[in-house]
Amino acid sequence: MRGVTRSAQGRGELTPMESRILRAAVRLFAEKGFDATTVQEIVDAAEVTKGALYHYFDAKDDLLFEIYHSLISSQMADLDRIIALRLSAADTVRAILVNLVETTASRVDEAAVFTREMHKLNADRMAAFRADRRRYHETFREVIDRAQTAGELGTVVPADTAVLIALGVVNQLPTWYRPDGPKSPQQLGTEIADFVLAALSA
Amino acid sequence: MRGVTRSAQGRGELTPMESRILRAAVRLFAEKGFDATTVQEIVDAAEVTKGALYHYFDAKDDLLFEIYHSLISSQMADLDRIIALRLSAADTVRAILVNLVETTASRVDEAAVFTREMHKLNADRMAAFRADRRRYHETFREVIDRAQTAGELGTVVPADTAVLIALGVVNQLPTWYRPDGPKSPQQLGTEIADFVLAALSA
DNA sequence: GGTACAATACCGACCAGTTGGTATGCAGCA
DNA sequence: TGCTGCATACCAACTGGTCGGTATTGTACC
Repeated sequence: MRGVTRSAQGRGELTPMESRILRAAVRLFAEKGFDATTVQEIVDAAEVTKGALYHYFDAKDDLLFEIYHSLISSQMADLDRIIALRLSAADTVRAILVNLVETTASRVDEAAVFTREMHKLNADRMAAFRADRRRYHETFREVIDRAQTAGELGTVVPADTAVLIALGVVNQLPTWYRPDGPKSPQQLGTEIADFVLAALSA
Repeated sequence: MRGVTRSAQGRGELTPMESRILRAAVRLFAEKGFDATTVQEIVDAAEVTKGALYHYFDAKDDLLFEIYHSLISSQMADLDRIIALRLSAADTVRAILVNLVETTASRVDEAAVFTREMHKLNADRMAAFRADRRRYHETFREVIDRAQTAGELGTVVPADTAVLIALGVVNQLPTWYRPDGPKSPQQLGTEIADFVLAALSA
C-alpha cells in the first residue's frame, strides 16, 4: 500500500475519525505551515491519540495529500460541470472564476495549505498533480482561445497568459482574503470575473 | 543586539561571507522550504562551516529576514523612483508592473521564498513588513483612484480590488515563471501590464 | 622593523530537546 | 477466539545552536 493513503481508496468516504483528524491538520497547517506543525499538535487539536492517527494514515505526508486530493477533485468536478453547461465563452469564464473564488473562500485553509506546501508532494503525487493542473489550464485556455478565434473576445492578451493571470489571482486569494472582510466571496468573484473579462474584451 | 541581524545594520553592506551564505540559503529555501532546510545543508552548500554562519548571523531566522529585507527595500525604492517620474496614471501603472515582473523574474528564488515563508516572520518583523506592504498598496491604489476620478481610467473594477489582483499576479509569478520559458521577463511584464490596463480601461 | 598584545574571523565536536514513527497491549464486538 | 480500533510507552535520528579553542590580521610601543 505504499504511496497511497489508506483512506484515499474510496473517494469521499472518509470515516468520522479521518475527517476529524484532517480538519485539525488543515487548520494547523494553514496557521503554522506543514513542517512547523507537529504530529502531536495535530492529535491534541483533534483530541485523539497518535495511535489513532497512525492507524488511519501511514505518514504525516498522507495528511497533506488527502487535503490536496479532496480540494483538487472538487475543483476538477466543478470545472467539468461548468463546461458541460455549454455557456457562451464569456459566461463560461465568468462561471469558472466565480466558482473558483467561492470554493477557495469557503475552504481558505485548504487552499492556503495547498499553494504554500504543494512542492512537498513526492515525485509520483507531484506528477499526478501536474497532470490535473495541466488539464485545468488547457480546458480554460481552450475556452478563451476559441472565443478569441471567433471574435467573441479580444486578442490583446494571449490566451495562455490570460489563464496564468486569472488562476494566479485565485491562487493568491488565500493570502489576503478574510472571511470577515468587507466583501462577500460572491462579490469578490464577480469583481475578479469583471476584471478578467474586461481585460479579455480588449 | 536582540531581534536584529548583525549584518542588517549597514544596508547593502554585506560581507562576501554573508552574501555567500545567503546565496546558498536562498537557493535551498526556494527548493525545499525554510523548515525543511538544515543549517548544515546551508553551510555545506556555501562551503563554509557552521561556526562561520553563526559568527555572522544570530539565528537561522535571520537568514530569512535578510532575504526579505533586501527584496523589499529594493522594491520600495523602485516604487518611489517610478512615482517620482510623475508619469500619467496609465504609464505609472505600466511602469510599476513591468518593473515588478522584471525584478521578480531576476530574483525568482528570493521572491518564491518570500511568498511562501513570510508568515514565519516574528511579530515585530511581521508588523514592519505589513507597514511596508500597506504603503506599497496605498501608493498603487491612489494612482488608480485618482485616474478613475479624473476619468482617465474606467470604474468597472474598484481600485482596491484592482491592486489586489495586480499584485496577486506578481506574487504568484514565481510559481510558474521559468527563466528558460518561451517568454522573456520583459515580454511577460508587458503582457501583464496590458492585461491590467485593458481591464482598468473599461 | 620587530615584538607584545588584542581583536576579529572562523572551526567543528558536542548537546539537549524534539520529531516522526513503531511495538505492544488491551477492550469490545463478532 | 480472533479481529478491529484504538491507547501508551518508547526509540533512533536529527536539529538548531553553543562553546572552547585556534588562526589571522591589526595596532601600539620600543
